[in-house]
Amino acid sequence: MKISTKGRYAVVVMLDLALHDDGEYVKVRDIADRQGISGKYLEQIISVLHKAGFVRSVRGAKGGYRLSDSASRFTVGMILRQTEGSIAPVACLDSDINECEKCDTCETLAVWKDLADAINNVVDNVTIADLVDRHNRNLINSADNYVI
Amino acid sequence: MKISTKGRYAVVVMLDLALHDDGEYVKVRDIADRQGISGKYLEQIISVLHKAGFVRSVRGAKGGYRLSDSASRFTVGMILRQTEGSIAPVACLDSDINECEKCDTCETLAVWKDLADAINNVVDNVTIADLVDRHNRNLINSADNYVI
DNA sequence: TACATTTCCCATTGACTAACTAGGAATTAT
DNA sequence: ATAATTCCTAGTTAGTCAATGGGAAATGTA
Repeated sequence: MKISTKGRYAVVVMLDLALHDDGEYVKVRDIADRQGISGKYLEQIISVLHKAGFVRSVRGAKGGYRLSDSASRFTVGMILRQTEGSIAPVACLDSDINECEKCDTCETLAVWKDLADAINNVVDNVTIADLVDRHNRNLINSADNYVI
Repeated sequence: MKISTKGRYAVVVMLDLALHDDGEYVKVRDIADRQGISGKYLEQIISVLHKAGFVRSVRGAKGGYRLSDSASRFTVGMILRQTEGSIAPVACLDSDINECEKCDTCETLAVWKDLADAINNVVDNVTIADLVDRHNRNLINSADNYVI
């Protein structure tokens, strides 16, 4: 029942990009340094976010990444689903073309459905903008250097 | 974010034991046959439930397992926590002695906390007795042979 | 007592995946 | 031309999941 680093780092990346959205493009290297994460690993994760259309990029010198839209447009759920593949607690809930032949008579399935609903309800109702707001509120109390 | 078969089978085992609670001890072999799960694998899972005190056993011929208490005493959450080890979505939420030095400044942690609360709220509020009730209601509509 | 049946216990395996690491091609500002 | 950056693909390493297998200990029955 763990969220992988891939999913967590993806959220961190999106938040970092939102916090440093000042017209300049942010390079992977800087995010990696700030967050203490392997740059090469982050590259792969950002690549997923790029393919999903969540960030836009410029290559070459002075290049980097920016959010493709307002931070309020991106929910944690959207990000996790792209990077984790699926956030359903059991595979039976994943595909429409379901291969599990026991599903008709599966009496625990209802529990997993409730669980999936609860999970979705949380992650789909938190946006990156919410995380930015929380960050700014925290800044009032303690100065830090944007380390997430 | 998947619940392992270990956790899911454990719930199935507890439900099976509840449905077949007629004074006799239920043997692993029968549960395995009914549910179409490897008996040897179920042995290990039941062993965890046994050590947790959720089931009591009798060895030897005519032996087997029974629930150690009323089905209403066992929540899905209790069972998952024993078999999965932890159902927290991130490791940071697991131990009190937390090794993550970033936790103080971690601004995504609040999301994972909300997520954990939502998950706990679901699994801690469904008991095996609830699943038995649901099973019995379903029986009115369609006859089956207790296959979960 | 002998024996079949069952739980109990421990070790092993094969496939898979998570979390990186590595190398280099393509693109862009200076 | 050159340095900096994204982009792409492949490899690695350690660990985990889902079993399988063998056999000891306990228990009812012939």
